[in-house]
This record gives sequence, structure tokens and C-alpha cells, in this order.
Amino acid sequence: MKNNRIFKIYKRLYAYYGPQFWWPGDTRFEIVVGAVLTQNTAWRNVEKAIRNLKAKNLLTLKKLVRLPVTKLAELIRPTGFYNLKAQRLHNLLVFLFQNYSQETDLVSMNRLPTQRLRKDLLSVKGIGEETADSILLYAFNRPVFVVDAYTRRIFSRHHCFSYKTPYSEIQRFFVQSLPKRTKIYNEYHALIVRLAKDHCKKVPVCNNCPIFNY
DNA sequence: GACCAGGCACATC
DNA sequence: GATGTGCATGGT
Repeated sequence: MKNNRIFKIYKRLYAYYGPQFWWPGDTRFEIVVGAVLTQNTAWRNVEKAIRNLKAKNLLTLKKLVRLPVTKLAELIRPTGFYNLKAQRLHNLLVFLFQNYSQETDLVSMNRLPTQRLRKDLLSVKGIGEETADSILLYAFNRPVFVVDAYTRRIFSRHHCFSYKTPYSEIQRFFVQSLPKRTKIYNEYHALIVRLAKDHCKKVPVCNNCPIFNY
């Protein structure tokens, strides 16, 4: 059991907000799709796009990989950057379909070791570190800590590291401070997003933060 | 009407 | 290598 400020903040967040039940999504494949669509985008807009895909019964790997990019773009329009994201999602789907399972549950892909999967995901044009790690953590339940803009903003404001610190260093900072457990990484990231939405938007450092003011 | 949202690749210096 | 920019809809 590790005992330090970062872990204490986690426990404080969890006690305050409770479990966040991430990632919202019915299937592993839906989580993968959502991870691409939510790039720099509010989740409610992603939900609209997911609904569009479900309404046309397209939310399976076999069906979606065959959909022309222009059609895909039209369906995911509510997420913004839709031409870009349609191409990125298509790149990923083709990669998955050709290299791993052709099944929506991606079972054969799930047999591979985490670092191999991460390297493979990062090789896809349009899949960066955060998207790859989100897929690993939330779709494949691997113990990989996800660093996003909120994590960077909040913890740099509280002098844990500089705002410009590279992704990999921030990730290492959290991993070194926490027990290596999927459950904790899962909830911590979700709780950071929750906290950010509540308190950390426009003020440099929130004066009535329920977590950091202690 | 400005500002922001669960990034990423690429150009330019 | 670091800094800036395009991508774009929808909510506050």
C-alpha cells in the first residue's frame, strides 16, 4: 500500500464522488470507437454519434470497417472534426480487422501483452498516447494510467509538475505514486474528469476545491 | 458571441 | 525540440 499525496488525493476524490462507472459503453468495441470520437470533444456529442451508429445497426467491427469514410463522417458529425475523425477511426478499424480479431469482442487481440498492444495502437495514424491508453485501460482493462488535458492542468496548477511536462513523465509520476491496479487507474482518471467539470474550468486555482484545499 | 470540450499530426522555426 | 495551427460541432 503506497502512502503519499497523490494516492491521498485519489482516496479523497473517491470518498467525495464515489465510483464513476467508466467507460460508458455496452461493448468493448463501443469503447474503442468512443475513444477516438472523444478526442478534444465533449462526451455528450460523442453520445449523439454513437446513437447514430447504433440506430443504423453499424456498431460492429465487420460492418463499420466496410462503411465508406464519407458515410462514416456524416454519422459522426456531432462530434466535430468529423472528416478527420472518420479517417482516424477508419484507420484504426482497418488495422484491427487486418491484424487481430475480426469479431466485435476483439478476443484474440485481448490475448496480447499490454506493451505490444500499445505499440501497435500508436502505429495507427490518428491514435496518440491518450487514445491508446484509454483503449488499453477502459476496453481491455489493462493497468495503464491515462493522462489527459485535465490531469495536466489540475496537477500542474497544484505544483506537482510543470504544465509542459511530457505525457510519459506525467504518466510515470502517477504510476510511481499508486498501486498498480486497473480499478484505481480507471477511477482516478474518471474522477479527475469529474472534478474538472465541477471546479477547474476558468479559475487558475479553485478556491473552494473540495479535494485540494486541505 | 466568445469560449470550451476526455487530441493529434504536421509545418515552421 | 518546441511552438503554433487546422480540424468543427454543440453547449454554456
